Amino acid sequence: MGRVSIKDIAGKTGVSTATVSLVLNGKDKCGRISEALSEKIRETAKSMNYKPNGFAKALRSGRSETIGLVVADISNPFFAHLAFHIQEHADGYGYSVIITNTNESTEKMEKRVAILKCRQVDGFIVVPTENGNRCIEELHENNIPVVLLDRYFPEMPSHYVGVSNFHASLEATEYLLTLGCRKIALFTYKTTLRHAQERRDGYVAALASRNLYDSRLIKEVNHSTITEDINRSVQELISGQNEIDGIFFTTNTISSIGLKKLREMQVHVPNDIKVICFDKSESFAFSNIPFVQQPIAEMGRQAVDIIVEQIRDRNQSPVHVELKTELIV
Amino acid sequence: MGRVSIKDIAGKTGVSTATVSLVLNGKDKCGRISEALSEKIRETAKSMNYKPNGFAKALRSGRSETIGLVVADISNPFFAHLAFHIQEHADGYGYSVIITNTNESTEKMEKRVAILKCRQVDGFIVVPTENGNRCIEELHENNIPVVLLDRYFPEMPSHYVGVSNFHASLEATEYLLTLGCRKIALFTYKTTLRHAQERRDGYVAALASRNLYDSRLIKEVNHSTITEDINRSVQELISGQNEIDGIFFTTNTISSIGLKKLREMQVHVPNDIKVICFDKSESFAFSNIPFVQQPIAEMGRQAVDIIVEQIRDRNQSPVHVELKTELIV
DNA sequence: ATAATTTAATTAATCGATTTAGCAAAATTT
DNA sequence: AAATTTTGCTAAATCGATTAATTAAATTAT
Repeated sequence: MGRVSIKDIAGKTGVSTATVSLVLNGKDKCGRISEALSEKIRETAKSMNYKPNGFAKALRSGRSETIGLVVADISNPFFAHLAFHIQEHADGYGYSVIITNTNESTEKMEKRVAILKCRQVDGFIVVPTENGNRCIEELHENNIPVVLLDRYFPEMPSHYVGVSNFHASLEATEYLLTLGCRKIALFTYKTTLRHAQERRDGYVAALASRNLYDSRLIKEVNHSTITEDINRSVQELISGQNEIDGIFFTTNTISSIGLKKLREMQVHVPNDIKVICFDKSESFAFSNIPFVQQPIAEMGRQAVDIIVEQIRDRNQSPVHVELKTELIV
Repeated sequence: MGRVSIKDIAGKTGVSTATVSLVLNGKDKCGRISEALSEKIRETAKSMNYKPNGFAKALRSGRSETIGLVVADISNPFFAHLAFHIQEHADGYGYSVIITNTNESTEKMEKRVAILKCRQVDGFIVVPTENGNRCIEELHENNIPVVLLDRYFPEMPSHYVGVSNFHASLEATEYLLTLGCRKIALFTYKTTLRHAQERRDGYVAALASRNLYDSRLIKEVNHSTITEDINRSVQELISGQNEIDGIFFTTNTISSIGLKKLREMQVHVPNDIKVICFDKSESFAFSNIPFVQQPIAEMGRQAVDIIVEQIRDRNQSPVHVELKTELIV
């Protein structure tokens, strides 16, 4: 009734478990098992519907063939797609992926990473939270392979896959400028995470070079009060005397909320105001809003490639992959 | 350098591994270990930063404290949210969740389930594909706990959590009728999956009772050619002589594509045509389109509760949970 | 015919934790 | 004082698979 083990096969075939293991792992040639016996064992294994016990294997080998994926929010389409591609690609290497959420909470991230450590994942792909560096450092200290994804900590050497945020942001802002915008607001998270700062810097660079930079047009929102923050800031900007003519939303979540608020206020995009966003969002299926497209599939693929490489051979010097984005107008 | 094992603690404390295990599992009382020794062991364990090896535990106990979640597409927000809630709730029970995709392919579903079986997940939560019944039956035969989610196979008794599709659909269609619609089209998948049929049946029932049923207004789309199918059918319906005044899109994916096509054709919702959808979608953040809201968090919670219950005590008679939806207008 | 080599399979240790049965020593009862 | 019970701890088997070391048999070489 219970699972079929290698012992059952050995019993039925009248050989030792070692022989069965050798054959079933294709090591019968160097273990020199006769072809006839090999065939017989393979057949009984199949007929008994033998499935190797992953834990026994993992316990023995110390490798779980599992990658831990730690993301900020699996219900965010950007991360969901990323997770999808990571899983698909990991599959090709024979790796399973355990996905886990942090909700942008460092505390939760630490807890989840600890759990995955107990489960002996072979490596981590992590979209770190703000202040998550300590947690990542610990993984480094334990010599556990990690790849950071989407975000990174500049002061800490680490494998990383992301996009050229500064350039993407510069390009996006310049696009609004070419449309004739002169007073462009920026919506971004209030965070020390470098990727967010890069996006801000790109925006600043584009405006500053034309003497259009105005710090009052930068709106920082908190993750925990995101909707209220955005609604308030949009309200302020639109009804204030600032007369803005463009907005750059730097993430898909911010875009969704911001666009909804604009609509509620009867501000029409792009007639009344031009908008550009980082990441696509379903919320502008209708308005053909231009956006910065990240190569999600490629990001996932590279992250998996790097982590698998790491697992096979640790202690390689940190790889820093910065992929190009595309401006979709 | 390597992991700290129970043996290391035993060595350092000068006791046997049995004692350490007993203490660390809180069985020191019935194993009758002296309080002083217990304390000493707990301290060294902490100071050595001991983390139990999950595989050894799982191998010994036969339980992995892991639930396999098999969904059709993690990048679909409906499933992503479901996955999110399942994970959150499973966490409370100390279970990890391995999420895996099937892309609506039965073949892939079988492969993924097989992989998870090897990893000895304690139970499965599955959003099955069409023709996935054979795969589920096999799990039943192996006496592995399963809960079907969102979809089920009526001929096969099984634990299941879903919504009252027929009633939701009836209600949605009737809502369009109260808005004055008389020629309402239905967009649904061409599938034998019962939940889809229930949605169709609800629509049919609402119209048939008013003698408004017209089979030509039912548009079935294939999963693999969904965009073309929807675009073609929308085109046909709008430009044809059928003069439809309402559309019911029965899933969020179908809604997104259909609404986009309508917009491209310059058909305005709800002025030119009324629309109602199953599930919310970002794509109608702007148009306030009415929709059938499923209790996603509750679905996830119930699925976890049932599977955990099952793992603890198999062979309970199948629980069939049908949750209520809410019409959001 | 004997020694050396090759082939074919097995034994037993191991991974890390759990758990049952059982041994001594101490405490209690008779 | 002897018998019994309780207390405190350990030895060893076990989960399922892998693998180095070893043995036994068959083959080839001398």
